[in-house]
Amino acid sequence: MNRTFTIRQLTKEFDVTARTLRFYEDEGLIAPERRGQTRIYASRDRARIILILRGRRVGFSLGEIREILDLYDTHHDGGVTQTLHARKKFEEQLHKLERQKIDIEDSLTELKRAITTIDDAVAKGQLPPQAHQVAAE
Amino acid sequence: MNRTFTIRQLTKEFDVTARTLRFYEDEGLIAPERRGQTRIYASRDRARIILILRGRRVGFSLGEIREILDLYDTHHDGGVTQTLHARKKFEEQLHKLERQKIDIEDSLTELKRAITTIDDAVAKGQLPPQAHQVAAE
DNA sequence: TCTTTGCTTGACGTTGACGTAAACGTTAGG
DNA sequence: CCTAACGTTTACGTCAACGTCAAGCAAAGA
Repeated sequence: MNRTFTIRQLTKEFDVTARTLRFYEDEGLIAPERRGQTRIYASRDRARIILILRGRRVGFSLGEIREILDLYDTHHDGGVTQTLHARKKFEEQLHKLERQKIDIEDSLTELKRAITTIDDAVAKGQLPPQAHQVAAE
Repeated sequence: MNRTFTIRQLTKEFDVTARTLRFYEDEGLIAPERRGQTRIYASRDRARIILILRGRRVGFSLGEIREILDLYDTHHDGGVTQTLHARKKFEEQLHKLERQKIDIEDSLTELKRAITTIDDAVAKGQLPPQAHQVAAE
């Protein structure tokens, strides 16, 4: 199908501003074609945007994300050395994410503990009565 | 045991700078006692630092972290309304982290796929010969 | 006493990731 | 033909989360 997209479509789909997409272009993360002046995004660009945004959500900097995207680009046409270097980098990211996953799981159990603690207190009515409205209303 | 700690000990234990701990204090995230001028951290402060640093690693802003810490503080002595508000906030954080966990898991499978792709290519020798050194060295 | 070492408080600098505003071209509808 | 609505570039602004001095106190050892 290899569709194309306008900047407007992508901003709506991913809930980012046009400024953000242009900024990513300036930073070399995407490289949409041009019809005259206006940007025209291909499926490839869209796929990269998905990776970028997810990368951000999991805490990668744009610099790290660019590195990853470059790796995807170059480990196909690169020589053995390039490719093995890419492999190493991928594994580094992998370990970083695995550590992060543990942090998240720890946080999740702690939050759940806090919530059940609250629920127990509420159930047993172990809470001071709520302060009333201050005065004249 | 309710130990106490110096700023130096904590910087070493958690690999942060003293500047960072003082900054967190300025932001109201911790409130160590003073012996004269110098800060003297209690176990409570240390526990909060652990939460702060983990919060950072999973992508919370200091503002969000302060909110969470406040919730831990106030859902004990607060009235019913306060406490239920805290519960709601905790659940929000919970959902945010669960979404993030999914992002991380997606990223992990993608990274693993990339790595096995590389390994397959290497195993089958489907790689162009490595470019040689440029010229005079 | 002198010096070193550690702690302190400002105050300004920095970096990343955009926001915002100005000033202008382009295309579709009324 | 006019005007909206959308697009563009360029440039400066901003906010968070610290880093980096500068300048000083305070206890401890030589």
